[in-house]
Amino acid sequence: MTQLKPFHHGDLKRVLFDVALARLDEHGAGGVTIRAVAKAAGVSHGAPVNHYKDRRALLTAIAKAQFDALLTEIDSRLEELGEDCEPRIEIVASAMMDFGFRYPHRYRLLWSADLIDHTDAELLSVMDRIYDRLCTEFSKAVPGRKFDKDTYAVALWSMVHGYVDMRLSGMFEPLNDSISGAPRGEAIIDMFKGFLA
Amino acid sequence: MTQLKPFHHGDLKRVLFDVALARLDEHGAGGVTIRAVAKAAGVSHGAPVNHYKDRRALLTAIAKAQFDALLTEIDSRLEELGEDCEPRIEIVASAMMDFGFRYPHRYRLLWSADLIDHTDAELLSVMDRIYDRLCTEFSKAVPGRKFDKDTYAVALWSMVHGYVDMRLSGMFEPLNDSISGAPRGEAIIDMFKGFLA
DNA sequence: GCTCTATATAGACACTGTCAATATAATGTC
DNA sequence: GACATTATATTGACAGTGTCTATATAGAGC
Repeated sequence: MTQLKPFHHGDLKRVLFDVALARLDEHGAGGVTIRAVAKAAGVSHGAPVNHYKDRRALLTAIAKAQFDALLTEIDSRLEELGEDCEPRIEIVASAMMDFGFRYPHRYRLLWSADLIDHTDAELLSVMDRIYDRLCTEFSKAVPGRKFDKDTYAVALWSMVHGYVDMRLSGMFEPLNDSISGAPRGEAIIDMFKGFLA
Repeated sequence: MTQLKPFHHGDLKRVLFDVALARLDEHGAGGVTIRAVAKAAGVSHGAPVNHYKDRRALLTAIAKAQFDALLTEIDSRLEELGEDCEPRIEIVASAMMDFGFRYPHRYRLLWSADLIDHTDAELLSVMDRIYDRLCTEFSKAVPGRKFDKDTYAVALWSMVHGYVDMRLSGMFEPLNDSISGAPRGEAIIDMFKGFLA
Protein backbone atom coordinates (compact mmCIF):
# COMPACT_ATOMS: atom_id res chain seq x y z
CA MET A 1 0.00 0.00 0.00
CA THR A 2 1.28 3.41 -0.87
CA GLN A 3 0.66 5.97 1.85
CA LEU A 4 -0.18 9.53 1.01
CA LYS A 5 3.25 10.67 2.02
CA PRO A 6 5.63 7.78 2.43
CA PHE A 7 9.07 8.52 3.73
CA HIS A 8 10.62 6.96 0.71
CA HIS A 9 9.28 8.78 -2.25
CA GLY A 10 9.91 5.87 -4.56
CA ASP A 11 10.27 7.80 -7.78
CA LEU A 12 11.94 10.96 -6.57
CA LYS A 13 14.70 10.97 -9.17
CA ARG A 14 12.15 11.11 -11.97
CA VAL A 15 10.04 13.69 -10.19
CA LEU A 16 13.08 15.89 -9.57
CA PHE A 17 13.97 15.66 -13.24
CA ASP A 18 10.46 16.54 -14.39
CA VAL A 19 10.10 19.42 -11.97
CA ALA A 20 13.51 20.77 -12.91
CA LEU A 21 12.68 20.60 -16.61
CA ALA A 22 9.40 22.41 -16.06
CA ARG A 23 11.16 25.12 -14.10
CA LEU A 24 13.82 25.39 -16.79
CA ASP A 25 11.21 25.99 -19.46
CA GLU A 26 9.38 28.54 -17.37
CA HIS A 27 12.11 30.45 -15.56
CA GLY A 28 15.33 29.55 -17.31
CA ALA A 29 18.28 27.77 -15.80
CA GLY A 30 18.46 30.36 -13.04
CA GLY A 31 15.12 29.10 -11.77
CA VAL A 32 16.40 25.56 -11.45
CA THR A 33 17.76 25.64 -7.92
CA ILE A 34 18.16 22.57 -5.77
CA ARG A 35 15.97 24.04 -3.09
CA ALA A 36 13.20 25.23 -5.39
CA VAL A 37 13.12 21.89 -7.19
CA ALA A 38 13.03 19.99 -3.90
CA LYS A 39 10.21 22.18 -2.64
CA ALA A 40 8.19 21.68 -5.81
CA ALA A 41 8.75 17.95 -5.54
CA GLY A 42 7.50 18.02 -1.96
CA VAL A 43 10.73 16.93 -0.28
CA SER A 44 13.29 18.62 1.88
CA HIS A 45 16.20 20.53 0.39
CA GLY A 46 18.62 17.80 1.36
CA ALA A 47 16.80 15.00 -0.41
CA PRO A 48 17.99 15.56 -4.00
CA VAL A 49 21.62 14.81 -3.17
CA ASN A 50 20.78 11.11 -3.07
CA HIS A 51 19.87 11.21 -6.75
CA TYR A 52 21.92 14.07 -8.20
CA LYS A 53 25.12 14.79 -6.40
CA ASP A 54 24.87 18.51 -7.00
CA ARG A 55 23.09 21.10 -9.10
CA ARG A 56 25.53 20.64 -11.96
CA ALA A 57 24.74 16.94 -12.13
CA LEU A 58 21.02 17.64 -12.31
CA LEU A 59 21.42 20.17 -15.10
CA THR A 60 23.82 17.90 -16.96
CA ALA A 61 21.27 15.09 -16.84
CA ILE A 62 18.67 17.41 -18.30
CA ALA A 63 21.03 18.53 -21.05
CA LYS A 64 21.83 14.96 -21.94
CA ALA A 65 18.13 14.14 -22.26
CA GLN A 66 17.68 17.11 -24.58
CA PHE A 67 20.45 15.97 -26.88
CA ASP A 68 18.88 12.52 -26.85
CA ALA A 69 15.54 13.98 -27.86
CA LEU A 70 17.15 16.06 -30.58
CA LEU A 71 18.94 13.04 -32.02
CA THR A 72 15.73 11.03 -31.96
CA GLU A 73 13.92 13.83 -33.78
CA ILE A 74 16.66 14.06 -36.40
CA ASP A 75 16.65 10.33 -37.03
CA SER A 76 12.89 10.32 -37.20
CA ARG A 77 12.84 13.04 -39.83
CA LEU A 78 15.63 11.39 -41.81
CA GLU A 79 13.88 8.06 -41.81
CA GLU A 80 10.64 9.63 -42.94
CA LEU A 81 12.42 11.19 -45.87
CA GLY A 82 14.19 8.17 -47.32
CA GLU A 83 17.43 8.29 -49.22
CA ASP A 84 16.79 11.30 -51.44
CA CYS A 85 20.15 12.87 -51.11
CA GLU A 86 19.57 16.51 -51.68
CA PRO A 87 17.35 17.81 -48.88
CA ARG A 88 18.77 15.67 -46.08
CA ILE A 89 21.26 18.22 -44.89
CA GLU A 90 18.47 20.71 -44.51
CA ILE A 91 16.61 18.24 -42.32
CA VAL A 92 19.37 17.97 -39.77
CA ALA A 93 19.89 21.72 -39.70
CA SER A 94 16.24 22.63 -39.42
CA ALA A 95 15.63 20.06 -36.70
CA MET A 96 18.28 21.79 -34.61
CA MET A 97 16.82 25.18 -35.35
CA ASP A 98 13.28 24.13 -34.55
CA PHE A 99 14.38 22.69 -31.25
CA GLY A 100 16.19 25.87 -30.29
CA PHE A 101 13.26 28.14 -31.03
CA ARG A 102 10.73 25.84 -29.43
CA TYR A 103 12.66 25.37 -26.21
CA PRO A 104 14.90 28.41 -25.84
CA HIS A 105 15.92 27.76 -22.24
CA ARG A 106 16.67 24.11 -22.91
CA TYR A 107 18.76 25.09 -25.88
CA ARG A 108 20.66 27.71 -23.93
CA LEU A 109 21.41 25.16 -21.24
CA LEU A 110 23.08 22.85 -23.73
CA TRP A 111 25.87 25.38 -24.22
CA SER A 112 26.21 26.77 -20.73
CA ALA A 113 29.67 25.60 -19.75
CA ASP A 114 29.27 27.07 -16.30
CA LEU A 115 26.13 25.08 -15.59
CA ILE A 116 26.66 21.67 -17.11
CA ASP A 117 29.60 19.31 -17.45
CA HIS A 118 30.74 19.25 -21.05
CA THR A 119 33.25 16.49 -20.29
CA ASP A 120 30.49 14.07 -19.28
CA ALA A 121 31.01 10.90 -21.32
CA GLU A 122 27.35 10.25 -22.07
CA LEU A 123 26.82 13.85 -23.06
CA LEU A 124 29.77 13.77 -25.44
CA SER A 125 28.59 10.48 -26.85
CA VAL A 126 25.17 11.73 -27.93
CA MET A 127 26.67 14.97 -29.26
CA ASP A 128 29.04 12.91 -31.36
CA ARG A 129 26.20 10.89 -32.76
CA ILE A 130 24.40 14.06 -33.85
CA TYR A 131 27.60 15.31 -35.42
CA ASP A 132 27.92 11.98 -37.24
CA ARG A 133 24.53 12.44 -38.84
CA LEU A 134 25.73 15.70 -40.35
CA CYS A 135 29.00 14.19 -41.53
CA THR A 136 27.23 11.24 -43.09
CA GLU A 137 24.97 13.48 -45.10
CA PHE A 138 27.86 15.63 -46.24
CA SER A 139 29.99 12.68 -47.31
CA LYS A 140 27.10 11.58 -49.51
CA ALA A 141 26.26 15.04 -50.78
CA VAL A 142 29.66 16.48 -51.57
CA PRO A 143 31.95 13.71 -52.70
CA GLY A 144 34.70 15.54 -54.54
CA ARG A 145 34.99 18.99 -52.99
CA LYS A 146 37.70 21.35 -51.95
CA PHE A 147 37.11 20.93 -48.22
CA ASP A 148 36.64 17.74 -46.27
CA LYS A 149 33.27 16.77 -44.90
CA ASP A 150 34.24 17.79 -41.38
CA THR A 151 34.75 21.34 -42.49
CA TYR A 152 31.31 21.38 -44.08
CA ALA A 153 29.75 19.79 -41.03
CA VAL A 154 31.47 22.16 -38.62
CA ALA A 155 30.52 25.13 -40.75
CA LEU A 156 26.86 24.20 -40.99
CA TRP A 157 26.45 23.26 -37.36
CA SER A 158 28.26 26.42 -36.36
CA MET A 159 26.02 28.52 -38.56
CA VAL A 160 22.84 26.96 -37.25
CA HIS A 161 23.96 27.12 -33.62
CA GLY A 162 25.20 30.67 -33.97
CA TYR A 163 21.98 31.80 -35.57
CA VAL A 164 19.80 30.23 -32.89
CA ASP A 165 22.01 31.47 -30.07
CA MET A 166 22.07 35.03 -31.32
CA ARG A 167 18.36 35.08 -32.03
CA LEU A 168 17.76 33.90 -28.48
CA SER A 169 19.75 36.94 -27.37
CA GLY A 170 17.36 39.15 -29.30
CA MET A 171 19.69 39.68 -32.22
CA PHE A 172 18.64 40.19 -35.84
CA GLU A 173 14.89 40.32 -35.16
CA PRO A 174 12.42 39.65 -32.36
CA LEU A 175 11.46 36.06 -31.67
CA ASN A 176 7.75 36.76 -31.30
CA ASP A 177 6.87 37.16 -34.96
CA SER A 178 7.10 33.47 -35.66
CA ILE A 179 7.47 30.60 -33.28
CA SER A 180 9.99 28.86 -35.49
CA GLY A 181 11.98 31.96 -36.40
CA ALA A 182 11.65 30.58 -39.87
CA PRO A 183 12.10 33.17 -42.62
CA ARG A 184 15.73 34.16 -42.13
CA GLY A 185 16.60 30.79 -40.67
CA GLU A 186 15.32 29.02 -43.75
CA ALA A 187 17.12 31.53 -45.93
CA ILE A 188 20.54 30.89 -44.48
CA ILE A 189 20.07 27.12 -44.69
CA ASP A 190 18.93 27.52 -48.31
CA MET A 191 21.98 29.65 -48.94
CA PHE A 192 24.24 26.99 -47.54
CA LYS A 193 22.53 24.32 -49.59
CA GLY A 194 22.86 26.52 -52.66
CA PHE A 195 26.58 26.73 -52.13
CA LEU A 196 26.83 22.97 -52.46
CA ALA A 197 24.70 22.67 -55.57
CA MET B 1 46.26 66.13 -0.66
CA THR B 2 45.15 62.58 -1.19
CA GLN B 3 45.09 60.57 1.98
CA LEU B 4 46.04 56.93 2.03
CA LYS B 5 42.43 55.91 2.39
CA PRO B 6 40.09 58.77 1.75
CA PHE B 7 36.43 58.22 2.36
CA HIS B 8 35.61 59.23 -1.15
CA HIS B 9 37.54 56.99 -3.42
CA GLY B 10 37.55 59.44 -6.29
CA ASP B 11 37.84 56.99 -9.14
CA LEU B 12 35.88 54.06 -7.81
CA LYS B 13 33.78 53.53 -10.93
CA ARG B 14 36.87 52.97 -13.02
CA VAL B 15 38.49 50.77 -10.39
CA LEU B 16 35.35 48.66 -10.09
CA PHE B 17 35.28 48.23 -13.84
CA ASP B 18 38.95 47.20 -14.02
CA VAL B 19 38.70 44.81 -11.10
CA ALA B 20 35.56 43.26 -12.52
CA LEU B 21 37.18 42.79 -15.92
CA ALA B 22 40.23 41.16 -14.35
CA ARG B 23 38.02 38.82 -12.38
CA LEU B 24 36.01 38.03 -15.50
CA ASP B 25 39.13 37.00 -17.39
CA GLU B 26 40.42 34.92 -14.53
CA HIS B 27 37.32 33.29 -13.05
CA GLY B 28 34.58 33.80 -15.59
CA ALA B 29 31.40 35.77 -15.09
CA GLY B 30 30.58 33.70 -12.02
CA GLY B 31 33.59 35.25 -10.31
CA VAL B 32 32.31 38.75 -10.91
CA THR B 33 30.20 39.26 -7.81
CA ILE B 34 29.41 42.66 -6.38
CA ARG B 35 30.91 41.72 -3.05
CA ALA B 36 34.10 40.21 -4.44
CA VAL B 37 34.64 43.18 -6.73
CA ALA B 38 34.03 45.62 -3.90
CA LYS B 39 36.45 43.74 -1.68
CA ALA B 40 39.15 43.71 -4.35
CA ALA B 41 38.61 47.43 -4.86
CA GLY B 42 39.02 47.99 -1.14
CA VAL B 43 35.53 49.31 -0.46
CA SER B 44 32.52 47.97 1.36
CA HIS B 45 29.97 45.77 -0.38
CA GLY B 46 27.48 48.58 -0.49
CA ALA B 47 29.69 51.06 -2.27
CA PRO B 48 29.31 49.88 -5.89
CA VAL B 49 25.62 50.67 -6.03
CA ASN B 50 26.49 54.35 -6.39
CA HIS B 51 28.20 53.63 -9.70
CA TYR B 52 26.45 50.53 -11.05
CA LYS B 53 22.92 50.08 -9.90
CA ASP B 54 23.23 46.32 -9.75
CA ARG B 55 25.38 43.42 -10.91
CA ARG B 56 23.62 43.32 -14.27
CA ALA B 57 24.52 46.95 -14.92
CA LEU B 58 28.17 46.30 -14.15
CA LEU B 59 28.34 43.30 -16.46
CA THR B 60 26.44 45.15 -19.18
CA ALA B 61 28.96 48.00 -19.00
CA ILE B 62 31.77 45.51 -19.43
CA ALA B 63 30.03 43.86 -22.37
CA LYS B 64 29.52 47.20 -24.03
CA ALA B 65 33.21 48.01 -23.69
CA GLN B 66 34.09 44.69 -25.30
CA PHE B 67 31.90 45.35 -28.30
CA ASP B 68 33.49 48.77 -28.55
CA ALA B 69 36.95 47.23 -28.54
CA LEU B 70 35.92 44.68 -31.14
CA LEU B 71 34.54 47.35 -33.43
CA THR B 72 37.71 49.40 -33.05
CA GLU B 73 39.79 46.36 -33.91
CA ILE B 74 37.68 45.60 -36.96
CA ASP B 75 37.89 49.16 -38.24
CA SER B 76 41.61 49.22 -37.61
CA ARG B 77 42.16 46.06 -39.63
CA LEU B 78 39.89 47.29 -42.41
CA GLU B 79 41.67 50.59 -42.63
CA GLU B 80 45.04 48.91 -42.76
CA LEU B 81 43.90 46.82 -45.68
CA GLY B 82 42.52 49.48 -47.97
CA GLU B 83 39.73 48.95 -50.46
CA ASP B 84 40.76 45.63 -51.96
CA CYS B 85 37.36 44.06 -52.00
CA GLU B 86 37.98 40.38 -51.81
CA PRO B 87 39.59 39.68 -48.43
CA ARG B 88 37.67 42.25 -46.42
CA ILE B 89 34.92 39.91 -45.35
CA GLU B 90 37.52 37.58 -43.98
CA ILE B 91 38.92 40.44 -41.91
CA VAL B 92 35.68 41.09 -40.09
CA ALA B 93 35.10 37.41 -39.47
CA SER B 94 38.60 36.64 -38.25
CA ALA B 95 38.65 39.66 -35.97
CA MET B 96 35.59 38.27 -34.22
CA MET B 97 37.11 34.84 -34.01
CA ASP B 98 40.41 36.10 -32.66
CA PHE B 99 38.65 38.08 -29.99
CA GLY B 100 36.62 35.08 -28.89
CA PHE B 101 39.59 32.77 -28.55
CA ARG B 102 41.78 35.37 -26.89
CA TYR B 103 39.20 36.38 -24.29
CA PRO B 104 36.87 33.41 -23.88
CA HIS B 105 35.10 34.68 -20.77
CA ARG B 106 34.59 38.11 -22.21
CA TYR B 107 33.18 36.59 -25.36
CA ARG B 108 30.86 34.32 -23.42
CA LEU B 109 29.58 37.29 -21.45
CA LEU B 110 28.53 39.08 -24.63
CA TRP B 111 25.88 36.44 -25.25
CA SER B 112 24.75 35.69 -21.71
CA ALA B 113 21.20 36.94 -21.74
CA ASP B 114 20.80 36.12 -18.08
CA LEU B 115 23.76 38.27 -17.07
CA ILE B 116 23.62 41.36 -19.27
CA ASP B 117 20.87 43.54 -20.64
CA HIS B 118 20.54 42.94 -24.34
CA THR B 119 17.98 45.72 -24.65
CA ASP B 120 20.49 48.35 -23.52
CA ALA B 121 20.47 51.09 -26.15
CA GLU B 122 24.24 51.69 -26.19
CA LEU B 123 24.90 47.97 -26.39
CA LEU B 124 22.53 47.57 -29.32
CA SER B 125 24.05 50.58 -31.01
CA VAL B 126 27.58 49.24 -31.08
CA MET B 127 26.36 45.78 -32.11
CA ASP B 128 24.53 47.37 -34.98
CA ARG B 129 27.65 49.17 -36.08
CA ILE B 130 29.57 45.89 -36.18
CA TYR B 131 26.77 44.33 -38.16
CA ASP B 132 26.89 47.26 -40.55
CA ARG B 133 30.55 46.59 -41.28
CA LEU B 134 29.64 43.10 -42.41
CA CYS B 135 26.72 44.31 -44.50
CA THR B 136 28.84 46.97 -46.16
CA GLU B 137 31.42 44.45 -47.21
CA PHE B 138 28.82 42.07 -48.53
CA SER B 139 27.02 44.71 -50.53
CA LYS B 140 30.32 45.46 -52.25
CA ALA B 141 31.34 41.84 -52.65
CA VAL B 142 28.15 40.20 -53.86
CA PRO B 143 26.25 42.70 -55.95
CA GLY B 144 23.91 40.48 -57.97
CA ARG B 145 23.23 37.37 -55.96
CA LYS B 146 20.30 35.22 -55.10
CA PHE B 147 20.10 36.30 -51.47
CA ASP B 148 20.21 39.78 -50.07
CA LYS B 149 23.24 41.08 -48.20
CA ASP B 150 21.50 40.69 -44.86
CA THR B 151 21.19 36.98 -45.38
CA TYR B 152 24.89 36.72 -46.17
CA ALA B 153 25.79 38.87 -43.18
CA VAL B 154 23.55 36.94 -40.82
CA ALA B 155 24.88 33.65 -42.14
CA LEU B 156 28.53 34.61 -41.75
CA TRP B 157 28.15 36.20 -38.35
CA SER B 158 26.12 33.22 -37.21
CA MET B 159 28.75 30.81 -38.47
CA VAL B 160 31.60 32.64 -36.80
CA HIS B 161 29.72 33.11 -33.55
CA GLY B 162 28.52 29.53 -33.50
CA TYR B 163 31.98 28.19 -34.14
CA VAL B 164 33.56 30.25 -31.38
CA ASP B 165 30.77 29.50 -28.94
CA MET B 166 30.90 25.77 -29.51
CA ARG B 167 34.69 25.66 -29.39
CA LEU B 168 34.54 27.47 -26.05
CA SER B 169 32.30 24.65 -24.87
CA GLY B 170 35.00 22.17 -25.80
CA MET B 171 33.33 21.07 -29.02
CA PHE B 172 35.12 19.92 -32.19
CA GLU B 173 38.64 19.97 -30.74
CA PRO B 174 40.47 21.16 -27.63
CA LEU B 175 41.31 24.84 -27.37
CA ASN B 176 44.83 24.26 -26.11
CA ASP B 177 46.46 23.24 -29.38
CA SER B 178 46.45 26.75 -30.72
CA ILE B 179 45.62 29.99 -29.02
CA SER B 180 43.70 31.28 -32.00
CA GLY B 181 41.89 28.06 -32.79
CA ALA B 182 43.02 28.78 -36.28
CA PRO B 183 43.11 25.74 -38.56
CA ARG B 184 39.44 24.81 -38.69
CA GLY B 185 38.35 28.36 -38.09
CA GLU B 186 40.29 29.59 -41.09
CA ALA B 187 38.95 26.70 -43.11
CA ILE B 188 35.30 27.51 -42.55
CA ILE B 189 35.89 31.18 -43.34
CA ASP B 190 37.77 30.19 -46.49
CA MET B 191 34.90 27.91 -47.37
CA PHE B 192 32.41 30.74 -46.99
CA LYS B 193 34.57 33.03 -49.08
CA GLY B 194 34.90 30.30 -51.69
CA PHE B 195 31.15 30.09 -51.94
CA LEU B 196 31.01 33.73 -52.99
CA ALA B 197 33.75 33.51 -55.61
C1' DG C 1 29.50 79.60 8.14
C1' DC C 2 25.59 76.63 5.99
C1' DT C 3 22.93 73.33 2.96
C1' DC C 4 22.57 69.87 -0.42
C1' DT C 5 24.21 66.14 -2.91
C1' DA C 6 27.35 62.42 -3.80
C1' DT C 7 29.46 58.70 -1.84
C1' DA C 8 30.68 55.15 1.52
C1' DT C 9 29.58 52.13 5.59
C1' DA C 10 27.21 48.63 8.23
C1' DG C 11 23.54 45.72 9.09
C1' DA C 12 19.69 43.08 7.71
C1' DC C 13 16.94 39.97 4.74
C1' DA C 14 15.95 36.25 1.83
C1' DC C 15 17.95 33.56 -1.03
C1' DT C 16 21.63 30.04 -2.75
C1' DG C 17 24.70 25.22 -2.73
C1' DT C 18 26.64 22.07 0.04
C1' DC C 19 27.99 19.52 4.08
C1' DA C 20 27.27 16.89 8.58
C1' DA C 21 24.44 14.67 11.89
C1' DT C 22 20.38 12.26 12.50
C1' DA C 23 16.23 9.50 11.58
C1' DT C 24 13.60 6.35 9.07
C1' DA C 25 12.47 2.90 5.38
C1' DA C 26 13.73 -0.90 2.75
C1' DT C 27 16.59 -4.78 1.82
C1' DG C 28 19.55 -8.70 2.57
C1' DT C 29 21.15 -12.39 5.73
C1' DC C 30 20.97 -15.46 9.11
C1' DG D 1 11.06 -14.27 12.94
C1' DA D 2 15.50 -10.95 14.27
C1' DC D 3 19.34 -8.31 12.98
C1' DA D 4 22.65 -5.67 10.26
C1' DT D 5 23.28 -3.01 6.27
C1' DT D 6 22.10 0.07 2.79
C1' DA D 7 19.24 3.60 0.69
C1' DT D 8 16.77 7.54 1.38
C1' DA D 9 14.94 11.74 3.70
C1' DT D 10 15.09 15.40 7.36
C1' DT D 11 17.08 19.04 9.81
C1' DG D 12 20.33 22.39 10.89
C1' DA D 13 24.42 24.80 9.95
C1' DC D 14 27.80 27.47 7.20
C1' DA D 15 29.59 30.60 3.92
C1' DG D 16 28.37 32.76 0.20
C1' DT D 17 25.21 35.86 -2.86
C1' DG D 18 22.27 40.49 -4.44
C1' DT D 19 19.91 44.08 -2.79
C1' DC D 20 17.60 47.11 0.41
C1' DT D 21 17.68 50.26 4.46
C1' DA D 22 19.43 53.51 7.69
C1' DT D 23 23.37 56.06 8.86
C1' DA D 24 27.66 58.61 8.42
C1' DT D 25 30.92 61.31 6.05
C1' DA D 26 33.04 64.07 2.15
C1' DG D 27 32.83 67.57 -1.06
C1' DA D 28 30.60 71.29 -3.75
C1' DG D 29 27.84 75.41 -4.03
C1' DC D 30 26.44 79.47 -1.85
